[in-house]
Amino acid sequence: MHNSQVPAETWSIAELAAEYDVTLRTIRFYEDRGLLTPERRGTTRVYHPRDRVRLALVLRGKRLGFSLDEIAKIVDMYDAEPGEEGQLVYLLDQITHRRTELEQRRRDIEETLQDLAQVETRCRTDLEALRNGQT
Amino acid sequence: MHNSQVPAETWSIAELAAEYDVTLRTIRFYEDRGLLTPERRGTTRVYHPRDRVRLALVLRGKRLGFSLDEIAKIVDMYDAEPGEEGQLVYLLDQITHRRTELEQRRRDIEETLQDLAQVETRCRTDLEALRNGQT
DNA sequence: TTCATGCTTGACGCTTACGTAAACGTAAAG
DNA sequence: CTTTACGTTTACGTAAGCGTCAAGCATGAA
Repeated sequence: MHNSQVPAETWSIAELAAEYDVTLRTIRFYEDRGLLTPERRGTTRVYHPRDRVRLALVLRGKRLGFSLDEIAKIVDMYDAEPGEEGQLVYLLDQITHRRTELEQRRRDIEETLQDLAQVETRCRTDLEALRNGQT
Repeated sequence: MHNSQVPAETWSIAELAAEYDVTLRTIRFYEDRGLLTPERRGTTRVYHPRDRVRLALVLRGKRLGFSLDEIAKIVDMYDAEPGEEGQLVYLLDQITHRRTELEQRRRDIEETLQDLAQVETRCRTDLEALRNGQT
């Protein structure tokens, strides 16, 4: 049955912090908020691949402007147990909701990028005029 | 010379608040932060099209997770005066910077949408299994 | 005149998301 | 054995982004 000889890598809090460029405080704070649940070896935190993935998801969520509470809900969807029908229906509902939000944000981004392109064009025009106008 | 007979519409603070579904407090706060600069008729605020546009931009920026400080910089780029060369170059720099950020966010969104699609698939599979398994 | 509406300016309160010590434990290195 | 590195908890501080009174002015209708 080839019982997976993957080393099951782990990380210290400092390693994770360095990798994702956040402070220890931040990582501990996320644990406080239930976003991470590292193993304890004595009192020391040991992070498994699962935590690492979740941290990455949290940070991505942050870049998207979600609050930690919202992120918690989203991230928890990722490894939700099969569960009962009600749960699944609720999950599908959540997914629809989040998707709607994300698509709105995507539209916002497209619009902003177009606006920026306009400003840039104007900018370059002005710059041209300036450089032609005065020797 | 057809000197534009556009009514040059204006709005009260309550009208703007209703239109964009924010509170008066929020609008005044944005003014405090220099994002809006309504005319004063007596002590009362009168909002012109420019303010209305800027409010929309601010809210869009918020949806994208920018801080009000960042939003201020972005929005101010939109109606920057031609100015001197240094200014223009700085502006172009800013544009590049913001564009990079936005593109990162767009990637984040794409990834998240794909993740959600996976979760949804799994969800529907589980739901199917459940409905087949027990009568 | 009185009342309701809508506006104004403070000013304190609250939540989020951490920053920043303080004070302590542990384990390897010099 | 002491230093150094790395970890821990507890707890107060803070900046952003408003919410929420309180108290007051102006104006038109009843």
